Amino acid sequence: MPTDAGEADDLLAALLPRLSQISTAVTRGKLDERAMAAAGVALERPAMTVLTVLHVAGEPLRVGEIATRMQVVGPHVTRQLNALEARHLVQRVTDPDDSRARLVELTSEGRDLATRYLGVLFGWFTEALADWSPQDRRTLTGLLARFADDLTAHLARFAD
Amino acid sequence: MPTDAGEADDLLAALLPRLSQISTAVTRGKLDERAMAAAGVALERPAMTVLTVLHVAGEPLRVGEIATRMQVVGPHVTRQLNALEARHLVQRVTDPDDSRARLVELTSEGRDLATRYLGVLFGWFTEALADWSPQDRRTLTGLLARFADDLTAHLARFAD
DNA sequence: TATTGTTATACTCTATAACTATA
DNA sequence: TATAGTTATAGAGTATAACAATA
Repeated sequence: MPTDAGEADDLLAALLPRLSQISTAVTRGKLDERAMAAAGVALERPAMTVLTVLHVAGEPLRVGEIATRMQVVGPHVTRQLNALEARHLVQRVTDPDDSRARLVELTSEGRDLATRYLGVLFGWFTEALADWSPQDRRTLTGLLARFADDLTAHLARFAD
Repeated sequence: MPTDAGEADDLLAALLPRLSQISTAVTRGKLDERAMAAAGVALERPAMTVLTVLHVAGEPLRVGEIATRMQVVGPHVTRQLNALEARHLVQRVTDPDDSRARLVELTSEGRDLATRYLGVLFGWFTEALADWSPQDRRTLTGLLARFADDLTAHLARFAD
């Protein structure tokens, strides 16, 4: 009997709406906007993303590398950088190893801002998980990591 | 010592990138576009979403209800419906209970199309989880459901 | 000639404002 | 006068195309 397949389907049918729910809670709840407000930041969201990428990287990155990590296209990053540099949150310097390229680095002001923003976001997730046992937290993190990897690997066949 | 807090932070720090990874794999991998192509559908993505919402609902819905479920605003849905109705994928009929409102229902063609589309998407996720034990699937689904609910509840305080 | 980045432009998605019809 | 929906318009986000500079 196809019990296993049926059960797997049911579980999957339950899984997808949950992913959608999380995505909705974050995207439509405008978490990033609210976190920016809470951190006292007035910036467009993609610009904040650039700052976040640089902060997480912990080192200066090339324009193309930022675009890759943001999964967007070069010109989009350039536009954000123009705004960010005008506000002294990042700085573009020519890459000493290749003068075609530019290295983008956070200014101290940019770093502070990113730290505040991420701190707020982080705090909210921490609070949401406050009642969880360490064991459950570990299990969720582990399974979610595996799921993310399996999904990424499986969908990689679509790469052009 | 703050061992627990530190560990929780580490786990959280691991969790957020994973959510981001999944979101990226789906959004930027253009899963919906590819699923539409695979299902032989040529439709704008928001229009496909309308079809999906109606398919999942399993019954005709009012325009406002579709907007709520899509988490968008009324006029956006109207625009999609105009296109969908012109292609005979949905049909608008006046609500017999309130002639201000209209009930939107799938045509048989619209239903077939949504079925094909969802079947493709579903198949991809199923394949990605093919190697998982039923136990792990169950655990992930359960914890993810709890996480989604806790997050939603926690962020609900932002509701205006 | 290939690559890095920039400028200019266009397209997709979604929101706000103003309006119509019915309750 | 409140509500359901529509039309018209505007804005945010990202892409494509054409170009400049360096490798």
